[in-house]
Amino acid sequence: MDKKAILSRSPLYQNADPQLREIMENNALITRLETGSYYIHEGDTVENFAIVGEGQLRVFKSGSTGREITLYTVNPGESCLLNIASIMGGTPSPATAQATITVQAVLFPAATIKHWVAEFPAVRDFIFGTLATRVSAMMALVEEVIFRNVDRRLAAFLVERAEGRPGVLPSVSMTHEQIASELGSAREVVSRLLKEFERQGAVKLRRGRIVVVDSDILQ
Amino acid sequence: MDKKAILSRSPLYQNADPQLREIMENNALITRLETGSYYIHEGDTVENFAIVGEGQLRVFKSGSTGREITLYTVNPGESCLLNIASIMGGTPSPATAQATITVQAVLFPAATIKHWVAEFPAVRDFIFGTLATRVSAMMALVEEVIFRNVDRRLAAFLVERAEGRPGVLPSVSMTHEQIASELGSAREVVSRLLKEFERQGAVKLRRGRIVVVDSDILQ
DNA sequence: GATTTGCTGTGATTCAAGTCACATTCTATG
DNA sequence: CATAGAATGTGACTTGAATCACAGCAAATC
Repeated sequence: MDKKAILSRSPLYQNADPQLREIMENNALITRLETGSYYIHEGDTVENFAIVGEGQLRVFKSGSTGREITLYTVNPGESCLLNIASIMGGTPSPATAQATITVQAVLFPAATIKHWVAEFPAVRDFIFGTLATRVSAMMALVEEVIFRNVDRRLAAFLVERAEGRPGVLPSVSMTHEQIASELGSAREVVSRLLKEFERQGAVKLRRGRIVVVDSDILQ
Repeated sequence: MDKKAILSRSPLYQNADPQLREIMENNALITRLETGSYYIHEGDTVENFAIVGEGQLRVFKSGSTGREITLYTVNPGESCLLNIASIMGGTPSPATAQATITVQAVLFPAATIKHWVAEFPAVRDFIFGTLATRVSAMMALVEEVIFRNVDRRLAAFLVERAEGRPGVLPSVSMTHEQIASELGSAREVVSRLLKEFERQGAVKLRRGRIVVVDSDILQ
């Protein structure tokens, strides 16, 4: 993928006027992150703003015992603003970002983006919107974690993440381990609950994949 | 307190140039919220931007069983941007805000603020900064809730919230019930842990107040 | 096809914390 | 001072989940 192809996936670029588009093209640094490699570690202050064109970034926190919880994921067309938060708040990055699928992205230096925020309404609106959405999502996550049991969170997760083509049952292609990291729980817990869901006829378990048979049972 | 007194407490106003200051003064709607009354309910779309001059707002989520968890508090000089998040994201308010101490504040209509964000760099920077800080704080909260036990969270809470004049031991003036709501736990749990802290000599318990004797023990 | 590596299934155990149910203080207010 | 209403103290019980410890299985690799 070249710069333009990556940029084209972002609503920011899509809504930009020709002038801004050109400027973005001229300032974009293309980059590639292999699966498993890190974009930023918690505590770092990497000063880039990334727009993901392909692949997936997972933003998460790690606990002392090695357990992890995913805060959110960044998909094609979206952008990762960990560093924006970090720059504006004058604090180090509050979390870690890692590629779960090899990522192709463009980067803009923090200073550049900061400048654009002042100059271009489109950039401003975009970053505002993204920040605001994240704030809401984080609040919802806190609520989930405090008030909902793991089984409900797991069920909701499966319904939300299941993907399938027409005619094929939707499924989630992840290992139990990965799902546990997503929810901030332990693998054994997830395995047991999934088995229980299977007994109830809600899902079918395959290696590295959970097929959602009846999303109503999952509620 | 009059408009100007309230505005003067906010960094936004402090950093504003004379022109912006005047505009802010002209557009501010003064308001008062008695202790216990609500500024906004979860799900509402009240379209105001508030700057608190006096008192305190508590922003929280409620669970089905009546338990609550405080997401953050808004103190004098700070502003409540629940609605900003709500407006930019096109979603209803993700949480409830209630006055814990009678609040004096100024309000600006959402449309006005939105307009200012485009026009005045100072407004932009301020809201950006606040949003960014909140995102980080919410992430930290998720981490706490997932990975730390209630006893550690309680200890950290006491250290952070204890206030005292020189020569007097710092203390937190809240009931166990209120603290439980703050942490998203249950009153009995908090009472028991506090008693345990007292046995260890870290705190002294008074009615409606916890005196921090040794913050080192609390770590 | 044999082997190694990574996933998954499950029992047993432990533990933090939520819940229920009262008893026991305080202390503000009449 | 009396007392009602809040706030606090605690025992008993229950439960969701984390942890430990393996055993069985699938699939990729040699």
